Amino acid sequence: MTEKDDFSLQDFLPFLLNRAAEDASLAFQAHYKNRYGMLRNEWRVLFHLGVFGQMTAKEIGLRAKIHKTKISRAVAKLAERRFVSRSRDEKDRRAEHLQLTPAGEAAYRDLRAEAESYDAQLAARFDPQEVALLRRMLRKLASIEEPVSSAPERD
Amino acid sequence: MTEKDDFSLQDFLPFLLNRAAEDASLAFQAHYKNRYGMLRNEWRVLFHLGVFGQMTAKEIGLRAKIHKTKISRAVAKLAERRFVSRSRDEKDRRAEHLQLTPAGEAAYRDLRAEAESYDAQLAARFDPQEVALLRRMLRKLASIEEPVSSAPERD
DNA sequence: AATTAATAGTTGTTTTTGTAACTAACAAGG
DNA sequence: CCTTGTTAGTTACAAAAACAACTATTAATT
Repeated sequence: MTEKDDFSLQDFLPFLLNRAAEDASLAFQAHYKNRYGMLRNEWRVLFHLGVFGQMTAKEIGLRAKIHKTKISRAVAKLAERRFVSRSRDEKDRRAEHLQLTPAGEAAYRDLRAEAESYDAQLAARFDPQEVALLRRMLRKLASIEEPVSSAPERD
Repeated sequence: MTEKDDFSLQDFLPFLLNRAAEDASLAFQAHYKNRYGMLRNEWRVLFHLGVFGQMTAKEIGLRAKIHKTKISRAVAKLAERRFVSRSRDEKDRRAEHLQLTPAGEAAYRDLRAEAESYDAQLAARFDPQEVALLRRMLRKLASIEEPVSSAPERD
């Protein structure tokens, strides 16, 4: 029993990250699921379109690291519910430009507000500079580049 | 476009946590999957039994916050592969005591070593005190109580 | 004791996911 | 052009997860 008790399951970063992610997502997940019948990937796609405006499935995939299959299905659902409209690119007729409909925008705004307040709630459990460090570390672990301080570049 | 661009998807803690968790788990996940054909829940059950010794499905569920259904199926697989043995509690014949077999112990030791080195690899990307803070914050987010400094209490 | 409730664990059924194969459109080399 | 290769996106099938209903056993209530 006294082999190597200094490293337990609960120190293991992937385990901790998964557990924390599950717990932290629970309430918000319930919100977009109950309110809009959305799955995680649908919410993510919606959010990307809300933040970045019109873009293709490919671009969303690159930004969010979501596989094209998932995006395809998420977009299909969102389009079915009239949250997203699609239009073929006339230069390259393989590509499809995706864009939120007014209903999609409304859902985005609602979910975004919810996300912000939920995020604030989580953050409030720690010191501000601790939270800043946490975000920075998580970004690094997720290979997300640091946001350039002010201007968010358009694409 | 200039509504509220100060809060992006990539600042949202649940999103960041999920992304970081996915990325951080990837390599390790591949390891136990390829090497032992294990799923995430199977690995978690194995690890709990390895760390805490004999326990019931119920107890694992409480510690790991895994639903009994998942544990039941994970245990079934592990038992099938002779990593876990089961024995009825004679006082309460509903309960089943689970325990690693020698093969299970061997797998546990291998995976644990792998976990430790993988954890170290992740941790090496940051300052030690940053990592300590990260673990503390993740534990708090996951509602895992801090380990009491020295003696890990037996059950 | 007999009835009802609660608990440990399992099983069945429906959703979701993951992987890979597919279609359609474009691009490049000969 | 015409074969070969790439890319955007979809679809089909198999694996896995979620949720609810179920069995067996124990506990509680009358």
